[in-house]
This record gives sequence, C-alpha cells and structure tokens, in this order.
Amino acid sequence: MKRDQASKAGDMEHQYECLSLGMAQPLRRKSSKREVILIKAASMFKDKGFAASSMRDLAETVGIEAASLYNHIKSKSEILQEIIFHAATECNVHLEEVDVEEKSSLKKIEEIIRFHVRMMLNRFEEYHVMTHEWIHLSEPHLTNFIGQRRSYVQRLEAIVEQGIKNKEMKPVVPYVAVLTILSAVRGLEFWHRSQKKYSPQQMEDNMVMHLITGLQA
Amino acid sequence: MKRDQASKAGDMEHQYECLSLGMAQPLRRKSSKREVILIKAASMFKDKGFAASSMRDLAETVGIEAASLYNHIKSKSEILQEIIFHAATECNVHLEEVDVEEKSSLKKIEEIIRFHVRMMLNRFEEYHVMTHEWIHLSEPHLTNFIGQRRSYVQRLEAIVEQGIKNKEMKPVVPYVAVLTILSAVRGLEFWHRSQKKYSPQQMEDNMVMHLITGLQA
DNA sequence: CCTACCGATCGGTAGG
DNA sequence: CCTACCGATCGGTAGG
Repeated sequence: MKRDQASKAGDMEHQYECLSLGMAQPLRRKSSKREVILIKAASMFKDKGFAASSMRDLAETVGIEAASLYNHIKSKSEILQEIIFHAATECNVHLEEVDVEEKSSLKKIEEIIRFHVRMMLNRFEEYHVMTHEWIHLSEPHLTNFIGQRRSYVQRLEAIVEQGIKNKEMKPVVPYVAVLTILSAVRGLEFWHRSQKKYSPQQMEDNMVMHLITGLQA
Repeated sequence: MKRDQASKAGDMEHQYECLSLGMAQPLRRKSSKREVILIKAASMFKDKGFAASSMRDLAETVGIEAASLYNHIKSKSEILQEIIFHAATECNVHLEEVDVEEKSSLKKIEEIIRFHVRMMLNRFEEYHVMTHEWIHLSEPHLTNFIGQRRSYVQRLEAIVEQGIKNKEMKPVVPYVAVLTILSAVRGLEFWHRSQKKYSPQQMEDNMVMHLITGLQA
C-alpha cells in the first residue's frame, strides 16, 4: 500500500488527510491504518503527554506490534507534526474565511471565539495536543509552529484594533485581549474531564458572552 | 573542597554557594541544596515538561551527579509534588484571605484574578508546572490535586453566585465564568516567551478589565 | 505485518 | 557527595 501519490500536489485530494475527528467517520474508502494511528495517538498524547507516550503503548491500542507502526509513519515525531499542523491549518483556514467577511470586527471576533470553543468541544484531542504539546515539536517544525502562531495572533490583533478604531470595542491592548480569548477557551478541558453538567451550547454561549461583553465599547 | 558542612543546618552559610556558581542569591540562611534542586527542576519541567526532563540533566544544572540528587529528594515524582502542592497551597491560602473580607463579590473576583495574574508573572515556573504538569502526579497525589482544584473552583463559583444574587454580576453560569477566568490567565505564558512589549502592569490591568467587565451586570 | 534485536537512556540503588 | 552499576524501557532498524 504505497502512499507516494501524496506528492502529486496537483489533485484535489479532497480526502487527502481527513484524520479530522475521532468520531464515527462513516464513509471512508482508504481510511488507512495511518489515520487510526494518528487518532489513537492524539488521544494518548492528550492523556499522558507526548513524552510519556510510548510507541509500544500506541501500537497496543492500535492492535499491532510496535515495529509495524513504522510501516505507516516515519517516526514518533512525525505523528506529533501531523496532528498539530493539521489542527493549525484548520485554524488558519477558518481565519481566512472570517477575515474576508463583511462583518463588524466584534462579530468577527465572536465567530473566532465560537470556532475555538467548538474545536475544543468537538475536536478535543487534536486541539489539546496542539495547544499543550507543541513544545515537543522537533526543530524545523517548532520554529514553524511558533511563527504560524504568532502570525495568527497578529491577525486577530488587527481585527481587534479595527474594532477599537470603529468604536465597537473599548480601547484595550489588542495583544492582551487576544491572549485572553485564546487561552480562556483552553479551560474547556476541565469541562471534558467533568461530569458535563452543562451542555456544549451552554458552555459556548456563556464563554462567548463573557469574553465579548468584556471587549464591547 | 569538601562541602559536607551543608548538613550543619544551623549556620548562616552566606557564602555557601557563591564561588562555584555565578548566581546571586543573597540573604538566605539554610537555602539548602534541596531548594536549589526544586527551583531548577521547576524551570526545567516548565521548559521541557516533566516526562522529558531527566534526572541527569537536572543534576547537571545543579552541578552534581545524578545519584547525588537522591540525598536531597526521594524521587523525581517527589520533586513534582513539592512544586505543585507548594503553589496550590498558596492559591488556597490566598482564597482563604479573600473569602473572609468584607468586600463585594466583584471586588473579590477581581482580587483573585490579580492574584493569579501575578502568580503567572512573578512565579511563572512553579505556576506553569502546576497548571500544565499536574497530570504527571502519581497516584494518591493526583487524586488529591484534582480534589483540591475542584473545591477551589467551587469556592470561586460560590462567590460568582453571590455576585449574581446581589445584582453585581450578570446572570452567567458560574462554572463557565470561573473556568474562563482561571484559564485566561494561562495565556500569559506567551507574554513570558515574547519580547515583552508590554509591562506586567499593562498585562494585569488589561486582563482584569476584560474579564471583570465581561462579568459585570 | 511480525520476530528479533540494537544502542541509548531512563530512574534509582549500593556502598563507600 | 561520588563511582559503579542495575533492570527496565525507550525509539527505531534489519530482514523476512
């Protein structure tokens, strides 16, 4: 089962890497073992951290021997890269969409908050790995990730700045507002670990309200 | 050059470490090697995570052999416990103080936010280890920590609930508000890693404003 | 996809 | 506080 055609960058490859959710994932032709490995790895990295997760444990949850993992992935490090940059790309794609919309800055920020809350609620494993385990990325990738993150933050800052200029938002330091928003969302990990007394919708709406009205002029 | 007198815990020992290390550490009576180990460990655990930090690396930054660490600490695990429960205790002590004050709920929450922001700014290493590495606590301690954290959150929820009852705060779900606040503060880790364009005071005031006005009735 | 196995490194102990 | 060293486990490879 060769996967070399992945280098043919021309195709659509709509299916190209949909490790997306650890959910049901119904119709899937070539939902390769590779995807299963990535999904199980994301879950394991979230639970125990990257460094404390062993390839042997991962192999066991996948149902093969450790050595066999290397037929699907190049290294432990590559698994981390795949998970993190997959999630990061989704964030960037979403921001691209929001950025070109004809909406108020406040509305844009609200949509971005809702996006992150939903990532945290529905794609917990990958998102958690991205936000907590990026430090274990190996070197060209670490620098790359930090750069992507910084530029993402700067683009959000620009939206906030615009909002201030338009008098939609109070005159905060945009950098602080963006950090506050992006980090607040991470608190939902405790909702995940709890008995879930509140619905995802309640969590989302309350968090959005708290963060948005704190910003409103 | 024998250093056995380190066990004579009575003396002043102002000179105790100044020659070999460039470290300043001024007035400190019995600032035992143990403390040095804990401080260096906190910094290392923050940088690389608990699991990826080796006792050999830690020993090197302390300036002794790995085996010698065990004259001061029982195990790697014990180091983590010390760091985390030390920070956790400070949070609990602070909450105790705030809780008995005769202030509005909103003011209490503000003080709690300021406390956490300052912990994040001034005691970054320990606080970061507590918030990010608690998952690596070994077993009676892990359950203990989770229990302490839950009860801490519940006490903050009670303050918010009181604030809603008093019409100081808008009717949010207290649980969500508390998660939002406690997590937002963690975003300051990126300020630490940045070039610090903004002062600690700016960070604190802006974050407090964002989170408090988002809560205000 | 497996068996067999490598060198490196881990946390920790013995004994002085 | 050190030297010497233990058993366990790690990520990964060879070869089929």
